[in-house]
This record gives sequence, C-alpha cells and structure tokens, in this order.
Amino acid sequence: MEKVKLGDVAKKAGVSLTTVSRVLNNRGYISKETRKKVNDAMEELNYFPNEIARSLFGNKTNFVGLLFPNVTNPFYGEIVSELESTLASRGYKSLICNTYNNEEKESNYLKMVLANQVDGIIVGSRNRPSSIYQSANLPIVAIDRFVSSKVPIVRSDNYGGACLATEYLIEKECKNIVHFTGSSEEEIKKCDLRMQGYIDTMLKYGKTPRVMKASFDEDEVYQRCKVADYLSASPEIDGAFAAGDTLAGIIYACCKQKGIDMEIVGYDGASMFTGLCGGVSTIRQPIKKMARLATDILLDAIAGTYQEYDSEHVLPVELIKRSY
Amino acid sequence: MEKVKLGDVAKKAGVSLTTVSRVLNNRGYISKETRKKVNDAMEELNYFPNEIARSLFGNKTNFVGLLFPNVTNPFYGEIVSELESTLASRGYKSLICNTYNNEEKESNYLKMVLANQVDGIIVGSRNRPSSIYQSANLPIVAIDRFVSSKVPIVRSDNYGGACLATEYLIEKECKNIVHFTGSSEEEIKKCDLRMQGYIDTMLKYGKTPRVMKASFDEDEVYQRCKVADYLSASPEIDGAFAAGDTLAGIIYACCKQKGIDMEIVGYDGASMFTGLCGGVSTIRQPIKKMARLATDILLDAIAGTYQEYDSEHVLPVELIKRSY
DNA sequence: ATGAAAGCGCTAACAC
DNA sequence: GTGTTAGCGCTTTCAT
Repeated sequence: MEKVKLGDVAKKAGVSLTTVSRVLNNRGYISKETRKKVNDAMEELNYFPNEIARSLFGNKTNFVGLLFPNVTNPFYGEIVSELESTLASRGYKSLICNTYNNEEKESNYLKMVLANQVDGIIVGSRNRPSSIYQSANLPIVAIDRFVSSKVPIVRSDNYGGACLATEYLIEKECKNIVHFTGSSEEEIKKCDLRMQGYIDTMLKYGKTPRVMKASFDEDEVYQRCKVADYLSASPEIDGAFAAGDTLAGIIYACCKQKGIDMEIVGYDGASMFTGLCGGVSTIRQPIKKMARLATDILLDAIAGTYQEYDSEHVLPVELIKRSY
Repeated sequence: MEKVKLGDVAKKAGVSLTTVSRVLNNRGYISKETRKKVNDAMEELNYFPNEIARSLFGNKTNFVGLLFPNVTNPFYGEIVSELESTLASRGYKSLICNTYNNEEKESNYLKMVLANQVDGIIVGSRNRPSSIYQSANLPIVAIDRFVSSKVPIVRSDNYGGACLATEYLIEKECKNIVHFTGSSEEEIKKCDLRMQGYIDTMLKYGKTPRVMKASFDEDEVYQRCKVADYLSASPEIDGAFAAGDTLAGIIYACCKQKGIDMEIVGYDGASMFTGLCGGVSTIRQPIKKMARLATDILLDAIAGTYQEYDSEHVLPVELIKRSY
C-alpha cells in the first residue's frame, strides 16, 4: 500500500492537481460540488499532504530546533516539555537535541537543524563558543544564556534568587554558609549572577563567602564523593546554597548519610523536584512562563514582527521552603 | 544574505549541478581537481545541502517520531534522552511529542509525524486506542506498551521486578504492604504485570494484597492529598511498593511529613531519582539498554532487516536499596 | 471556477 | 569524467 499523493486524489475526484491543492489550502474559488468531490476522495483514500514537499516549496518547515544540555535533568525536561507543547499548539514541531554541554555536539546539532531548515532555534546549552551561532542567519532565543548581542535572552532573576536563598539561610541562623556552583571558571569570571547574589548578600551581612566548585557535567557518583569529602573536611558548615537542584539533591543525600541536618537551598524548582525533594528548599524559576515567553518571542521573530533583538527578559523567582 | 544553493556552488566552481552533487555524495567518478574546485567553492560559500530537498527526493527523511507522555518525568526524560542520543549517533533526528497520555493529543501527534514523513516511530505513551497505529504503515517500536501484534515491544521485567520489590519489603519485615498503582481499571484488567507480581508474591507468603489506585496523570497536589489521606486512614501500613518512582517520591514525602518511617520501593530507577531520592528503594530498569535496543530494532526495521514483528524483549531489572 | 505548466533544491538515469 | 534532463510531491502564477 503505497503512499497516497495529491495526484491520486485528483484522479479519483476527476479534477486537476491545482483544484485539490486549492481545497486543501482553502484558497481561490471552488464550487461547492467540486469541494465535496475532492473532500470525499481525500477521505476515501485517507489522504494527508506530504509536509516535506510543502516545506520545500514554501521555504518554511515549521520546525524548531531545541538545543538543551540534557532532558534527563528535570529542569530541562520541564522546560523542553513546555516549549514543545506551546510550539505544538501553534503549529510548530520540535527537533530535540541533547548537547550534553559539549561544544562539538552543540556545533554539530546546530549544523543539523540548519540543514533541516528549521525556522528558528531555542538554546539552553551552557557552552562558551556562541560564535558558531553568528553565521546562522535565523531567529534564535536563548534561555538563561548569552549567545550574542542579537539574541534575546529569557531567564529568571538569578541575582535576586541567590539573594533570596542566601538571606533565607541567614534567617535560619546558619553560621557557615557555602555556595556550591556548577559553573566553570570562565563562566564565573564572566558573570555568574547566582554566585554574585550569594557573595553580595554574605558580605552585606558581614559574613565570609565560601564557594565550592562541583561541575554540573561531572559524573554523578564522582560529584557525590567530592561533596561528601568537602562536607567531612568542613564540619562547621551548616548551610548551603546550591546553584541547581540536582546539586542540592546530592548535598542532601550526603548530609543524610552522614547524619548532618543542615539547611539547603537549591535553584530551579522543577515540579518534579519540589514534589520529590521536600527536604531541600529551592528557588523556583517560572518555567512555564519562561517557555511561553521564549516561544512568543521566537514566533514573533519568525513572523518578522519582533525587533528588540538585544532584549533580556528577566522573570521573578520564588522561594519554596522545605517541607520536612 | 540568501541561502546558498547547489547551483551557486556549481556556478562558482564552473561545473554542473550533477558534479557538485557527486562530490557531495561521493558517488561516481570525479577528477581530483574538480573535486577540489568544488570543495573550495563549498567552503567559500559556506554551503550545506538542504536536507528537506534531499528527503523529498529520496523518500527518506531520517526523522523519527518519539511519542512519550511527558519528558518532565525523569524516567521518560532519561529514555528520550538516550533514544535521541543513540538515534543522532546513527544519523537520525528526533521529533519529540509529549502526549500527556491524552488520546487526542497522541492521535494528532501521530498524524503530524506521519505527515512529516518520519521513517519510524518509538512510542511510550500509555494510551488505550492503539488502533490508530494500524493504518500507519511504517516501522514502530513500543516501549513497555502493547500497540498491536505487529509492533515489537521493549520493556523491563515488570513481573520479576514487582516480585523483587515485594520480597524485599517482606524481608524487611513489613507486616502490611500496600501496592500503589498508577494504572487505570482497564490496564489493570488487561495485564498489569507489576501489580500481578506484587499480588502473587504476597499470596505466596501468605499475605493479603492491598492496592491503592493513584493515577499517574492526576495533578500532583491532588495525588499527594489522596496518598496522605490513605496513609492516615491506614496507620497499620508499614511498607509500600509504588508502580513508579514519582509516586514513590510522593509517598515518601507524605511519610516524612507525618513522621512515618516506612519502607518504600518504587519502580524506574532513572539516574536522577536514584541520586535524589535516596530515601526510597527502587527497581531500576536498564534504561540505556532499553533505548539502545529499541533503536537497534527500529533502525533494522527501517532497513528492512528486521522480521520478528511480534517479538517482546524483556530486560532484567535490579533492586536498588535505599541509601538513608 | 478550473487546469496547464513551471519550479522549490536536490539526485540519478542516461547521454557524451 | 562530466553535463543534460526528468522528477520527488506540492503550490502557484497565468491562462481559459
């Protein structure tokens, strides 16, 4: 059973290709009867148009590339989920790309989506060389990342969230609060707002900031050891602000195993986390809103009705206190 | 700056379209010099072929549709992640579809991927009407789901895993063990192997099986209340086997808040869970292996070298004990 | 109100 | 070795 084509419908209905195409796209004048004939033929043959052919002609695919580190992480899972749903509801299809924060992978994926003529791209990878995006001459929106001065950014209030988290820990009377970051040296130097918020708040309250680097990308078991070692070596620590919830979860697990009961605040607040990790507090990003906003901007840009390419959209965060 | 086409390269290199196409595909005889000329021209113009056009011609898109309930759930997140990576490494591109276990959505997504000429589909949705897939005349692989007798299934040993979980709880001297399921009535009737394993094991040890229904699809807050109410009403319960880790997490949180310390075993064992929810044990599915196997089968089917359409591939599971 | 024909970007017979 | 030409499935001027 071969694929049914426009021509098959035309033959069956006894009309021309053009006519079938017309009723398909509801364009031009068609008599009631012809329309019915054609519709019946389509129905009978179970016809549906080949979107690839349409794309080729129209120079528009309605594909969007979604470049994120890894959908396994609940935060990215949730944002990709939301992006996909919003895009789908507006007629766009999502090509998913797990870059694993790997430069080469990201660059290959970029080439791939471009070769597949995507109409736009949403990036959430945290790689450095944004230069590869320069040549890509199409709408791009970045989630919590700088790509270039021409790429609008949607992110949460990293700085404010970090302040909120740190203040909460201070309020809880933690004496020695450490910040666990997943950022690389470069990122930190550039502008790590979560770290900056932590540092500024600590200083504001006359406390000494302490930072522990635990890369996001490392193997989890390895990270666990690193964190455990650190906690053992620094028994005075009684509060932690982690730059992400996965990290916060790891810290929590280490504490549990060592019998330490300390106050932990993470960042992200994906619904899965909040449900599952009631032992840690978190700064919740408005994931749904971020996804919707990013979609709106991207589709406007695709439609050519968006101009503020250098805009930065900072959405407010919320402190979710631990529930046990 | 318009998109560079084959013709532009041909013109620049002073050759014909065919020649360019030949060096692009490495087919037929081409002299060293011409090849160089063409390659240089491609380089200079920063040319890359339009995959959509190629697809149209070849009747092969290298697209694969991934239909899963929701990438937000770490189990699906991880499996989709793995599928995407494996597929990408073999030259395939993933169209992601979050069906939210909604029949209509699933059906629409199916139409969408078909219209986009995907070469194959991998389904993990848990909907009933698999009938919609009948008409789709292309390779499909199902993850832990029955679609039709012609669709191979890849799944973990649900029955064995459930037995393992239940036996563990018994071994831990739990007196009153309840099973929390997310399945619908229909699914249960049909064949819910996790439940069956639980029931059989309970009976084998002379215990009375008890089942609590907590739909996977419900709102999380609502579920939490339901679970909390149930636990309050049945204080004798001291062990739980949950059909999924999200559910296990919810149960754990309820217990924590109520000060109950009971033994909980979940199911799935996505790496995120295991890292994050150290308080619950789980039956770990070999997610990576499942993804690889599903990919292998699908690609073989696409290549026409796979024949056992009615096969069921059951992979072994593993008990991960709680770490605190 | 409908049809014939050209073309979207690329590939593959088939010539030369 | 390289070019000419037709065609993948669809849309759209331009006729009629």
